[in-house]
Amino acid sequence: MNRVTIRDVANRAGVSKTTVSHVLNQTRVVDEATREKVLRAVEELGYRPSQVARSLISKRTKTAGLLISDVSNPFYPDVILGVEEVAFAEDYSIFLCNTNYDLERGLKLVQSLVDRSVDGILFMSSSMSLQMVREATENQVHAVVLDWEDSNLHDIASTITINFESGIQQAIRHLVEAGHRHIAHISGPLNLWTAQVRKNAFLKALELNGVEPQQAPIIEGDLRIEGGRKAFEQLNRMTPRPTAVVAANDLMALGVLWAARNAGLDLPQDLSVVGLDDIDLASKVSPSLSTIALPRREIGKIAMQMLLDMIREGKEAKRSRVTVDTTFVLRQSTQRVG
Amino acid sequence: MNRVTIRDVANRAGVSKTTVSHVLNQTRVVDEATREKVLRAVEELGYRPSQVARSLISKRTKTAGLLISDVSNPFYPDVILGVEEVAFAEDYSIFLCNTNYDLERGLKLVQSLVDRSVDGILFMSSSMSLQMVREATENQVHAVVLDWEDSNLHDIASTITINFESGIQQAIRHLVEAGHRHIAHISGPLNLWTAQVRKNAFLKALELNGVEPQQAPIIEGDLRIEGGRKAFEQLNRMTPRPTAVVAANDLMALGVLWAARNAGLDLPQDLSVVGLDDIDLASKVSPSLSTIALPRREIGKIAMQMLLDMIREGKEAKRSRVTVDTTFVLRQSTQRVG
DNA sequence: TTGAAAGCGCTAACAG
DNA sequence: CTGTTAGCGCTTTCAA
Repeated sequence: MNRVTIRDVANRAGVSKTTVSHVLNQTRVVDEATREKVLRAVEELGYRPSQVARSLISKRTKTAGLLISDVSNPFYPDVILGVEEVAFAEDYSIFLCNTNYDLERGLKLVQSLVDRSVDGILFMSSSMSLQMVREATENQVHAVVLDWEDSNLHDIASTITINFESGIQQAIRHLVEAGHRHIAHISGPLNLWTAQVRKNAFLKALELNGVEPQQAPIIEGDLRIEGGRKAFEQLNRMTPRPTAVVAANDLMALGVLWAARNAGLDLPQDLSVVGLDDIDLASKVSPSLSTIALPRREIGKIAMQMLLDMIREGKEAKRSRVTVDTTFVLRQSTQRVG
Repeated sequence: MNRVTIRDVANRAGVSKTTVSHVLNQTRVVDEATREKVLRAVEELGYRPSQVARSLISKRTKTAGLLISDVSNPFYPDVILGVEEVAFAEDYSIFLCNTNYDLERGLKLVQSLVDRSVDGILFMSSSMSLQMVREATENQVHAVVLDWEDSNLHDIASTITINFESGIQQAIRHLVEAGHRHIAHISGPLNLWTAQVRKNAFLKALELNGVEPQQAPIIEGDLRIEGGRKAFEQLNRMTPRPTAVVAANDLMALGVLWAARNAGLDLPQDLSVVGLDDIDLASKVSPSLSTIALPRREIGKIAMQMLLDMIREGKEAKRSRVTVDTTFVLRQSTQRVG
């Protein structure tokens, strides 16, 4: 009733462990007759090679860690599916880890991944530190980092940069062409790198479209629906009230949408709302949400692919950089001003 | 630049590997002076014991698989967080696997988990087969199964049963007391066990509350928003149109809600809607969604705890059964008839 | 075309 | 209180 080992197979087939190993890995020519004996024994005993034993020798575990902020953030599921799609095809398994936006917890998670000798880690949490990445790379664990920068990062990790400027500029241009001049931004927590990036892209886009950035209200939100609601309260007290708002993610945009409707506003006439992420829900609510889309599933696939590339190249793998663009998606929550 | 092993530490500290091992695992008394020498060497070299090597001996990997249908189904994220919460506390790492509702893929995923010698697997995909569970348990991998039954299951796995009857009966009683007599059900795909269970609980609840179950319209949906929309189309063509509908999950309930509003119905006056799951969104939309809540995070915690218990007990672990109740949550999407 | 033996990094008898 | 030795289950020289 104990685990069937390569030894059992060898005995049953009347050959050496070496031969069994070679048959299974097709790593040298074996007489057809013995080959079949071995395969039969494998079949009869239901033998499954131990990946653990294999890993001890090969220094590869065919596992990777995926570090995210929080699965319940709807940004992540599609990314995860993308990662899994390519991982599955290469027989890689994925350890999912939620940092809960906690740097210290993130570091612990990375350490436990390193201890388990994962072949690589995908850093996709928005709470990041260079220390976390170092913890991995200094222990021969490859790293791919999404949407975070540090001057010392590129020496040790591959990176995926999200070009928020493209989509945000399209959105702002659209709004400005529709007559909007009072455009507000609801940002994420400004201690997060990605929140800063989005805010700056917003301000730059205003400038490029001839709107004074200094005038633009910036409200800090929590990236959740509730944050959008609260932000609307503030917007609603402003005089004049902005005619359009670009939120740092879709959840907050929906919060604004719903709070505005509850406050008796007529949408989108009284307020144009733009989200960011293009979560599933964005197209399903009514009015449907205009938003800045990022190719989440694609990001997951690219990230895992980059990681596999690094793993294949081994120790001296070169770090690569990829940028993915964002795109404005016009739906019903935006309209010509007035 | 190679991996630091226990050997390096032993050399540096001028002791044997055994002593290093014992110091690190606190598995026998060691002279304070040598202990410190060892710890200093560990520190200086940045030594991290290889879990892989450990696992080869201990037959434990401190890893578990979590098999779900699809992360983008909002039922799962909270469950995952629950699982991770207790896993993290015990230094377990979780392999996340999406079956995509595909039995064959599910089986492959289980096999790869078994090959990686996970200590256990949490079966939470709604597409299940006994074969999948057997694949695990026959290879000494413990199994906990959520919301699925099979006559041969209890001999090999622990189970968590969701008592849908409690919550659904509360919901139906509420509707009936509010005067509803034409109550429809939008089920999930009826090839799924859990869809059958919910449907049967619905019919039984009608009966218990004096409503003829044969009359009740049952529409099969896809568990997604779109399925709710389509179901509403059908409901809307019925004469008389049902005054209330209980959906098998919140997404479809929201689909009904939004489709009904788009069709010009006044909600909840013209149609009462009840969901199931109590996803985050349910309380955030307006009208907010009355729903049948299940303690998702708790389910995740319980499941992982059950698994850990089995792992601790080892080979002859007894299988346990747990049932969790559901509860009706009254919000704004239901109202007295007429 | 095949096997014996060494060893991956660690733990655990068994001795001293 | 500490070290020697024999493995865990596999791969891989090296030799036949």
